[in-house]
Amino acid sequence: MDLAVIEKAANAIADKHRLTIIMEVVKKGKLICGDVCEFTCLSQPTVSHHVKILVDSGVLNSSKNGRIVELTLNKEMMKQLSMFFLQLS
Amino acid sequence: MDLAVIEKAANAIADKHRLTIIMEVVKKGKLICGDVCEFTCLSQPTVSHHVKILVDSGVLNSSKNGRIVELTLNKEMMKQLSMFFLQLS
DNA sequence: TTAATACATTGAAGTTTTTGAATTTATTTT
DNA sequence: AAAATAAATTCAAAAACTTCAATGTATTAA
Repeated sequence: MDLAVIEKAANAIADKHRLTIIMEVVKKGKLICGDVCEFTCLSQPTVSHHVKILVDSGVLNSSKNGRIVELTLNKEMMKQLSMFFLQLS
Repeated sequence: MDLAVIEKAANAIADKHRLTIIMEVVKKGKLICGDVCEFTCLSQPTVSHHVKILVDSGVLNSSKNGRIVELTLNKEMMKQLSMFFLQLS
């Protein structure tokens, strides 16, 4: 269990807006970047910034279809996080 | 599952030094505040600041014996975190 | 009761993060 | 090819975080 991975994932999760994005991805199954602007009331560059952090940390997966970026949850990372905290409990 | 709790705990964990403190508590079972200065190479006020974040977030428990503060892991919080990520995976 | 010890608080400097306007890049539509 | 669309990048301002010296508080030891 790499602590740097945990730290980076925790950092990605440790933000109100990013947690909102995560939960919306969970709720909808997948999400288009542009939709995030609406339900977060954040500008497009700000959303792009937060999405980058979420994807770089491995919390979300992204795939580009033409000019549209689709976001999904990285369940493998969720499993890793769950296991990490389970070991500590 | 309160998202504010998750956010605060994630924030506490999302720091190199604080993660080091957590892992040392896990390793030793319990830890005295003063010891943290040594293995983190941080000043006493800085350690006090980080410990406060860890305790306020519910990641660590603290109990005062005289003038010594003892830190232990809040396993209940670890369980909550584990469950949260398990639900998402 | 004076000195020493363990930790908390204050305040200030430096660093990082968040934010969005303006712009750029890439792709699709007309 | 020109216009429109989706997202990334750049840049600068504001907010938040980290850090520690100095100081304060509470407790124990001498």
